[in-house]
Amino acid sequence: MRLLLIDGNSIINRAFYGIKLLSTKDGLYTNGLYGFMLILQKLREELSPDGIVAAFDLHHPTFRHQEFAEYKAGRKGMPDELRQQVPILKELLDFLGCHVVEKEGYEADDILGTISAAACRQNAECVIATGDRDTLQLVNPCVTVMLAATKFGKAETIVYDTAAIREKYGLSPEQLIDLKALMGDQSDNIPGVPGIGEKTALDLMQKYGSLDYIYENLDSLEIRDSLKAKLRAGKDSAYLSRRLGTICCDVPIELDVNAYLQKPVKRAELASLLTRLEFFTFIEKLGLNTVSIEVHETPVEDNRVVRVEGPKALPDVLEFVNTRKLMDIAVKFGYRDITAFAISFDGRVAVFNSDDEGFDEIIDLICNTEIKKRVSDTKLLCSALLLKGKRPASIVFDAVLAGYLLNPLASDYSLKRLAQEYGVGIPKVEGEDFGAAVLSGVADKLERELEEQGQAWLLRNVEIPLSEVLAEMEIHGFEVDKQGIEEFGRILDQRIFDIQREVTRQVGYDFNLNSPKQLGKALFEDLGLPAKKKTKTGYSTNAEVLEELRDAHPVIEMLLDYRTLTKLKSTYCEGLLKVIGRDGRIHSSFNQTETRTGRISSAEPNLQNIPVRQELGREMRRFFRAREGWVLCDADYSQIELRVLAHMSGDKNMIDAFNSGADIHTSTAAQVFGLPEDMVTPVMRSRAKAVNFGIVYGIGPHSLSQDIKVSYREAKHYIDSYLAHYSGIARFMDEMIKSAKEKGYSVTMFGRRRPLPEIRSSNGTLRSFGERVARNMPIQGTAADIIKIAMVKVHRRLAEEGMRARLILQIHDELIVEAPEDEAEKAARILKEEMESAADLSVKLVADVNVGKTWYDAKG
DNA sequence: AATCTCACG
DNA sequence: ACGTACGTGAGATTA
Repeated sequence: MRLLLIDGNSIINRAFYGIKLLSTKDGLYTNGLYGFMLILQKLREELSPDGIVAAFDLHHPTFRHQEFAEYKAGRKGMPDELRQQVPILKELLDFLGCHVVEKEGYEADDILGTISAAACRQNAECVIATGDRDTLQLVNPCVTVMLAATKFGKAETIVYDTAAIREKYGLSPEQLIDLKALMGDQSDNIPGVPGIGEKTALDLMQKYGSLDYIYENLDSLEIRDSLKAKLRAGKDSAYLSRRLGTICCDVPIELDVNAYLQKPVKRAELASLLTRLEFFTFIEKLGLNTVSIEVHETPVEDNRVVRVEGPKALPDVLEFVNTRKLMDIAVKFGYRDITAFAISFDGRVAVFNSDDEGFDEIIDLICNTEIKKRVSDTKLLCSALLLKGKRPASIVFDAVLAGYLLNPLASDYSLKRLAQEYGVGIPKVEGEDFGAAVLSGVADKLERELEEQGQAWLLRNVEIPLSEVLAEMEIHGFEVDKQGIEEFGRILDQRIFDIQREVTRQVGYDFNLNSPKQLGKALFEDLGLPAKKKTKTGYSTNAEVLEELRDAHPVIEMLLDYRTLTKLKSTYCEGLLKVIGRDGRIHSSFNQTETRTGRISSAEPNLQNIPVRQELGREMRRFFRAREGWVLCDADYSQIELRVLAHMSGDKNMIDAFNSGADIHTSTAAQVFGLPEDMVTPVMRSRAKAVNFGIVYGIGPHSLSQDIKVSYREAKHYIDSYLAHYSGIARFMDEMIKSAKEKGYSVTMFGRRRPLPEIRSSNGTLRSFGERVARNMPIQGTAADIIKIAMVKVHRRLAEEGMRARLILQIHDELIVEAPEDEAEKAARILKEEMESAADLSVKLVADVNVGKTWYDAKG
């Protein structure tokens, strides 16, 4: 028989600090609980105990021992974010069939000590899980301790039995009590003997064996007189420390081990709690998916879905669809093809495989009727249909996009997950296809939520139509000059090789320049250069650090060049060459549910970070070109984020600045420095520009001073003076923080939300991060909304005008259209018109368009 | 898998 | 005393 004893306070503490702050939709923190569950799962698998006991500290307001009260007072209380998780943990453990034991006036380890001692007497084996080293004193032949430790920032468990303790300390477990009585413990406020540290204490214990022996024979011990004097003076403190450090093993609690055997799991309660905590992976791991969850839309009994097959299927579907004008469609995909549709209607599901009768009729319904369709991944559906030369019509709901709008912080928008998260009953389906059956429930629920949150418009008019645009962009791709890239790579290679050789010569030995570790050693140890900054694993060698060392040694300049060249070579030459399709074009994936602000992202490859800022890198853009006989039209918004800021804040000064048509950074410089615009110098303009950018990011004086390399004081002065002149912006920023704090989320002009649990944190660093995000998200997010709207408008116009020109890329504030030469002028005009009219702001939206054969040429 | 570095808006 | 700008994706090294 084996019991697992857990120090609940200690383990949830470890879990809390080891896992980044998590919270549920309604702001309940869960990271400690989550970590605890992970640890518990692991322990269970490793040990398969017959029973689990979790002990918790419980102090009575009046302590029995005065000394105990004093000692307790020195400890820091737990933060609120953790405190609120403890009662839930106890509930959770109870549902899991574990025993929660606590006793007034005792700490968790007293309970563990008492139970483990009792268990030993009854010949049961105990494993104690804790993060507290003190517990090691409880080890004996039938008790082992699994100590959760952090080594180099990583979680680690060390198993201690008697032999392991002997090996580490050269002492028996009981002797550890005396050891601590001598050396004390800062964190526990145990004084020990003043002047005696770990080294001396260990030495004394190994030589003499016990505190009693030391004090009984103090005069005859062979130690220095000064040490004897310290011991003599600290005698009372030592014995007090021993009392404090001894775990109590006679707490008045249940002592029969059989009482601690595993209880039955309370499945329903457990499932409901785990749902509330949004711990969906655990629900699955514990096999709880099948039980009814409290928040059912419909009772489980009514949740059976009948599968319709055979010749009746199509007529049944048609009848429903034509009367209700609504069609819920789940799509099954093969490699890039649709292999089946499942239509949910009236509590029934009909499945049409690609070779079934009715499959083509379904496609016809999807593409050629006004029937409203609710689906789950519009972009994927569009891609598959576009390859057949078709496109869907009248999609009114998309579960993935709805899930993203409701919570852009999530990472999984599968139907299964959405059903769990939003408490939609999971229907029982006879066949394998449950997608369609869940879709109807999820759609009903999420449509309502979006409506309540004012995000329905975004879904219908922005995200869903955008999905189709993105699908087309992915299929269309961007032609590249393969030979050109290869040749460029060879030139880079030559230069990289030369630098490598020269650096080896200068440093005196060969090493891997790509390894920050080896480079750090070479620069800061072997060359003796001053190390400015450190990362958590060693010296920092980033460009900022190297830049400061530029004059200190000739290799620095070479290293900076090396970094630039290898980045171009590996990420851009090799990386891009790898993904050129058989059609000579690069087909990036545009992710619509990735970012927390509403931007889209580009991956495999990322075409949103092709070099432009430095000339050599910019050359890469010559390899991105229009196909034969076509050109690229590149349009980018001028200062869209600052214009959005001007509009949203309503700041009169900034609105006037934009409407006067002046250069905004010059105008800002004039405001901040109190000069007429024609007296603003280039340095002043560039500083004003940095402040303008910084304001959008929720800047502080420290980071601004780093960025533009001025003193902290000066940076602070710039910001203060900026906010004084643009007082509307100052008010706006305060309002954004206040509102995010109240509501728990930030919101854009168009209603897009980002939950911000951080902003209510008691952790200062985390909270200020939340505040910066609260200032930034409404601006970045609104700009993202606007360009998405523009994309839909541009796409629509090009189609309406019957043009062959197509959007092929978006880079946050920039759109690229590939157009036949004879359409170029018109495409450029459409781009400008649609982008500038995408939103109605109190400042003009301006888009600058350029046309060229390559991206390099088309980028003004 | 995590870390460091660096490309973009 | 610490850490200090928002949002991404990718490659190389290291553990």
